[in-house]
Amino acid sequence: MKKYPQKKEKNSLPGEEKNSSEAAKPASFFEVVYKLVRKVPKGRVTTYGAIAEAAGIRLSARMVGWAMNGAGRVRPAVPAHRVVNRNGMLSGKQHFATPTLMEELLAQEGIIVKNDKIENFKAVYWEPGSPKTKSKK
DNA sequence: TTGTTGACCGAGT
DNA sequence: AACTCGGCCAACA
Repeated sequence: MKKYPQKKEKNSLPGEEKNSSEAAKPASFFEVVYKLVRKVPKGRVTTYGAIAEAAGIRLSARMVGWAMNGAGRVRPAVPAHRVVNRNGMLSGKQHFATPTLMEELLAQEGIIVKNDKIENFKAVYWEPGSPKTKSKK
């Protein structure tokens, strides 16, 4: 008998919750994070903090990382390789299928990675919710 | 059940 | 300048 998890937990990470009828309000920032990351244009990168802030959880940027943990199993696939830390370092590359996958993916998009760090990080940095003409800050 | 860790960020020392 | 600590939420032991 399983006495461990008593929660309704089926698979550890969300993103595949049951869609009874409609996602009224999952309230899971995981989905919000996925959506935001998916919005990242090709050849562009963003940071966990930026996503967290866009998701409304600036203080919980760490959770964004956890959310990315399930990004590999969520459909459509989330370009987690476009998400780096504040230093522009590929901190999560170790969590990919292969530690070099992230670099290669970025390289394919024209992003130059040097020593696990993105060159011209500021140039390729993309801010979620900014592509629009909305400049309110 | 409690306690620790975590793909982070920011401030303080 | 480098290191330490706090904070948020969730999953794991």
